[in-house]
Amino acid sequence: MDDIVAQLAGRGHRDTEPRRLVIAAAAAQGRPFTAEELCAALPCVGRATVYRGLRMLVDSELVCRVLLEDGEVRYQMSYAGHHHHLLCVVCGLSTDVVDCDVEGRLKEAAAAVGFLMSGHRLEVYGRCVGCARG
Amino acid sequence: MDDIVAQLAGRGHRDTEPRRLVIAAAAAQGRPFTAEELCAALPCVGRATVYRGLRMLVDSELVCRVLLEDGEVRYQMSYAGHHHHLLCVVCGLSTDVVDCDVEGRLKEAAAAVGFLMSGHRLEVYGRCVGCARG
DNA sequence: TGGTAGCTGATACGGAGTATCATTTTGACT
DNA sequence: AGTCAAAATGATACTCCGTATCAGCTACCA
Repeated sequence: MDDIVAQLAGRGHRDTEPRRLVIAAAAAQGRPFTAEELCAALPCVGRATVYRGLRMLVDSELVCRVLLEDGEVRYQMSYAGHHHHLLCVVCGLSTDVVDCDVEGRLKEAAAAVGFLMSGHRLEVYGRCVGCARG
Repeated sequence: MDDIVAQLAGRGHRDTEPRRLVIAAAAAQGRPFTAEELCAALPCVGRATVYRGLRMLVDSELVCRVLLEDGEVRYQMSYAGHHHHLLCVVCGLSTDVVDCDVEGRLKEAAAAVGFLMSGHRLEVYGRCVGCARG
C-alpha cells in the first residue's frame, strides 16, 4: 500500500485518506470489479473521488481495464507491464498472463500484409482450473 | 443487399424500408463507424430504428464490434466467422484478418496453467500500408 | 506557519444505448 | 384482394457510466 502511494507521489499525486481507501478497496477485490461496485464498497467516499482515483490507478498502470466477453468493462489490480487475462466465464476470476509470445508472431503476420504493428489487445475466455472440473 | 435481407428473413426479420436504409448506410461506410454516425447519416430514420437495425446486424454477425485502442466501440461490416482487425491508429482503417493461427497457440498456453479456453478477442493496432510510409 | 497546488464531494451534465408505447407496416393465410 | 396477428417504427423518456464544475478543504513545501 505505502508502495503504491509512493509510486503515485512520484507522479505528483498526494497521499490522502479517500485515495488510500479507494486503493485499499480496489486491492481487496478478489476479481475484476466495476467502478460502481467500488463506489458501493466505499459509501463514505464521493463517487467522483472513486472514479478519479480509479482513473489515476489506470493511468499509472496499477489497475487495468478488463474486457468481458459481452463487452462489459471491469477493472483489476495487475502488473504494470503488458499482459493479458485469462477470464473465467463461470466464476469471473481473472488470471494475468505476463509472457506474451503472441507479440512476435502477430508482428510478423501483420508485416506480411504491410501493416506496421505497434500494439495489441488480447483477452482470453474460458474456464479456470476450478470451474473446468465442474 | 438482397442477400443480407434474405439472410435476415431467415431469422424471422422483415424486409422494411428503414432497415434497408440502415444496412445500406452501414455498408457504405469505408471504415469503422459509430452508431451515432449512422444516425447522422440517416436523418430520415429514427434513432431507435438505427440502433435496433445495428444490433440485429451484430446479432446476425453481419456487422461486428471493433474496439479501438482507447476503448471506443465502433462497428463494421465484416465476415460472419471468427476474425480479427488490423486497426490503423492514423487513418482509422480496419482490415480483417481471417486466418487466426493464434488460436491453437493460445489454447496450448492456457491449458498449460489448467485454463480451458473457449474463445478470445484480439485487436491489433498500428499503421496501415498507406500510413506506414508517411 | 503560510500559501498554493492539488484534492474532495455534491451535483449537474453528457454520451451511448435501451425501454415504452401508440401507430403503422409487413407478410402469411383466406 | 381482404384480414389480421406479429413485427417494426419513431418520438420520447429513461438508465447507465463516466466526466465537468466549483466552492470549500487539505497535503506538502518553503
